[in-house]
Formats: sequence, C-alpha cells, structure tokens
Amino acid sequence: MTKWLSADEQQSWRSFIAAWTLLNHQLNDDLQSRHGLTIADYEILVRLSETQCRRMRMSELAESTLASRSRLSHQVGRMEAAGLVTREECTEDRRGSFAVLTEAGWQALADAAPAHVTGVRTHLVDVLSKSEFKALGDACQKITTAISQESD
Amino acid sequence: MTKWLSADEQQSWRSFIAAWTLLNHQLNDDLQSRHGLTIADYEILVRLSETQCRRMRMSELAESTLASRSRLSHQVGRMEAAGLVTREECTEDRRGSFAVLTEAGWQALADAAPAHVTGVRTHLVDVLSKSEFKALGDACQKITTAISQESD
DNA sequence: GAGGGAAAGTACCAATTTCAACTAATTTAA
DNA sequence: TTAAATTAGTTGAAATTGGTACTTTCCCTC
Repeated sequence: MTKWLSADEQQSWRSFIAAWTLLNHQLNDDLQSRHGLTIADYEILVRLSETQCRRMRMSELAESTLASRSRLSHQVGRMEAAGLVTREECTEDRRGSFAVLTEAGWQALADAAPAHVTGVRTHLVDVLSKSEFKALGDACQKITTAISQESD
Repeated sequence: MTKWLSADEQQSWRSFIAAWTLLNHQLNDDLQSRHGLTIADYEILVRLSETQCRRMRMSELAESTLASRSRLSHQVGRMEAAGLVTREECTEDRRGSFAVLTEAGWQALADAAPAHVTGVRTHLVDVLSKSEFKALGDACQKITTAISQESD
C-alpha cells in the first residue's frame, strides 16, 4: 500500500520545487539581461576559472555541471562561437579534448560575477539565518549523496 | 565591494543545485520509463485532479505550475493529443479556456501516483529525518516568499 | 601485437522550451 | 459608447535539450 505524503510533506516538497524554479529563473534573468550569459554559461566559466590552466576535459566538465555529454558539447559549441572558450585537443589521450577559457571568457566572468554573487545573496543566503542556510545545504547534501550512491 | 561566498556557503549553494537536478532527473526518468509521463505532465494531472470539477483555467494552471503561458499551452496541447486532457471553452470569459481532465488522464494519474510518491519518499523524504525535512521545507518556503514579494 | 570491449566526444534527429507576434475578448475611462 | 489599454490564450519560428548512433582512440587480455 502506498504511503501518501502528508499535507506538511506535500507542502515542503512543493516549496522545494518552487524555490529552485523561482531562484533559477531569477538568477538566470538577471545574468542574461545584465551580462548576456545564461546560468549554464556562468557555471562553465566558473569551473574553468577554478582550474590551474583554465582548462578542463569535456567529460569532467560535464560531470561537474551535471550535464549530459551531448548537452555540454552543444553548450561549449555555443560558447566557443561567442568567443568565451576554445577547444584544444588533448595530446595524452587523443580521443579527448579540452575546453579552455579565453581571455574574453575570463573577462566575461569577472564582469558578471559580482552581480551574480550579490543575486545569490539577495535571493538565497540573506533570506535565511546562518543555521537555516546550513540546514538547507546539509539536507541537500544528503539528498545528492543518496541518489548518487544508489545509481551504482 | 562584492561580498563573495565563503567555502561553506558555496558548498551549500552547489548542493542545492545538485539536489534539485538529480532529484528531478531521477523522478522524471522513473515516471517516464514506467508510465510514459513527464514530471510536467504529472504536475498538471495532479493540479487538475485536486479541483472540484477536474478542470482549471489555463492561466491558473500556468501560475500554479510556475510555467509560462506559452509553455503551458504547448504542454496541454501535447497532453490533449495523448488523450489525458481536453480543452473546454469558458462561457463566463470567452477569451479563456479550461483544461479538463479526461477519464484516461485520471486513470493515468491513478496508475502513476503510487510509484511516483514512493520515489519522492525514497529519494527525498526518507533520506532525511523529520526535522531535517521540515527545515528544508521551511527554508524553501522563505526563499519563494522572498522572491515572489520582491517582484511586486 | 591483434582483437574485442570500453571510453571520449561529436553529430544528427526528435522533443521541449522560449520568445515575440498575434487574435479575440474584456475592462477602463473619457 | 467607443477608443485605448489589458488580459487570456495560441501560434510559429528559433534556441535548447536529450537520445542514440557513430568515429576515433585507448585499454586489456590472450
């Protein structure tokens, strides 16, 4: 017999969906209107900027951004067309290729980051107390861990 | 001067993104493979099933599912083609129309609901303690409230 | 060192989503 | 009462996404 969700559980679950949806839209629209970047672009720029050589293997980047290979390939293609990244072939493994941050990509990130981070604070971090935010993070961490383990 | 995110904050934020992304994928894949429905389909079926007459105005449905009007229109079009809903015109306001649950739509929901709810439990509710889950819900509630108010 | 399987990445196609323009009906206000 | 502004909803084209098949290279085992 199915154990249905209680009204409270239902409410929590819907809040979770709503929070993510609204937050994502809000941040995306901000980023898009002020800097012409999508969140997906931004996430990739961040990942690349965090590496030593401003480059990352395509598959690593896909895994890190939770995108399918196909999606990432399209995404990087668009960003390449926009001049934000380049592709370089990988000499150690000739099947592979790197996505490399261009100077323009680095600049775009530098330009966009302050407003984006401020947005994350305004809409998320500052809306919650420190402990509430931590609780949110911890819960989400558990969820991701559970799902990841399970699909092994 | 921008106040950057601390490592902990960064981590919480990324966990939030990851949790939603993974959960959404997981539930969607389950629903799709077992019942041929997407989460979007399911959400609409639920909303309609919760009303008195199994019908809802398009705009109300759009608002309730946080979808754009256009997206909802396409979505309902697809569901109509699949026989899950019908459109009926609204006599009080002749611009408007209702999405109405068909018997097949009701059945599809009845068929899919147990597995879906179980999935929500398995991947979300049961992974957390009662208080953790409540904390997640409360935090998300605050986030949605904050964003909604602001765009007034 | 040859063959078979796995991995990296892309390309193509179908499905979904977005954007902007559009029609038609309603409301407002002069 | 009628013209302008709003609102409901749809449409079609363009952009994004997802699935799968394909190519190339690597790894493993014999």
